Amino acid sequence: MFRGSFEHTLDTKGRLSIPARFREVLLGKGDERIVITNFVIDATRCLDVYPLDEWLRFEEEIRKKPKFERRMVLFQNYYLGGACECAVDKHGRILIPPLLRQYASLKRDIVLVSALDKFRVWDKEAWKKVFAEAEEKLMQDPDFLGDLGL
Amino acid sequence: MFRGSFEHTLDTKGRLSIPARFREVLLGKGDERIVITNFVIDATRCLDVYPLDEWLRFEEEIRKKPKFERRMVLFQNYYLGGACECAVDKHGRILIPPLLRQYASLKRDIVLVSALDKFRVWDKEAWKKVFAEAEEKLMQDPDFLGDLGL
DNA sequence: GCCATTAAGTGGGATAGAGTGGGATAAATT
DNA sequence: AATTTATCCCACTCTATCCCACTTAATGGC
Repeated sequence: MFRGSFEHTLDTKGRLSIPARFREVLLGKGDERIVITNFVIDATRCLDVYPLDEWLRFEEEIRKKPKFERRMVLFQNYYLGGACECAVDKHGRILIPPLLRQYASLKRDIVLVSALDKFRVWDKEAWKKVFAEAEEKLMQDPDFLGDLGL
Repeated sequence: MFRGSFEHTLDTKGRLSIPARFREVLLGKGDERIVITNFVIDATRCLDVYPLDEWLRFEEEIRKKPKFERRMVLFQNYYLGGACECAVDKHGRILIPPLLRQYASLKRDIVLVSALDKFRVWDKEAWKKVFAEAEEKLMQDPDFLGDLGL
């Protein structure tokens, strides 16, 4: 399980260090391969990163759904179409493919944010905005937390 | 069950002593690992600290909910995204990750406050303010406790 | 009550490892 | 063949972690 947020930097070659804490999770699976794809929250773009086994599980879920339902086709185009398998290098870095780098407008400062079985990659400024909005909304709707048994 | 409030100090390296009383609770569980994440009460930021087993229970509840439901995504970003697992060192201290330290604007003087199965970490000034406000509301509204069914 | 002993909280040096940057080589593209 | 892109390797910096030492507060026996 991934946990925590980490600020890292994308170097000029487009490489990004996976936080050591996240890499431990991958090592635990015995397979360091990951799948990266595009995602968007609150009209702000980011990247979703899955360990390979989680991604395969997710693909299986998709496979069970009706193939030609319109919204499913759209979703598959978007989410599956952007997916790219990457290997982690010896120093624990991945090379973010140029298209995905552009998509999420990743500049130098990056934030990696855990989300249970996967994690997300954000441009720092974009993340600050999304985080602030989430904090704001949750403060205004305290019952939401109550519903979860908090 | 955690009980009581304790004033401690954050050293220059960002380390914070867990009160011995709190550590006894963790020892009782046979696992000293904890999870820290961001939280906010009355527009004032603090940190939530869970024993690992309590946190895992909480994660399981979250996992049962629909992954891509809007409010759930916001909540995951905010509360799960900030969550970081920390080990308690030999002298009963934890290293508060820089991002969380910033988030709760922790300076030197810290207050650790029990909250049943978890506890909270506040900057001292922030805590004084939140505490005073809570007291104020209780004084102004004598039915407050009655309305809660207590 | 008073002193001795232990434990709790704090501070700082040393070390190993994480994160980052850049050059060199290999692979792919044109 | 030439240019670009990815991979491998080495080097530097910074921080988390480990270890030891000091201070103060709590505990126990006389």
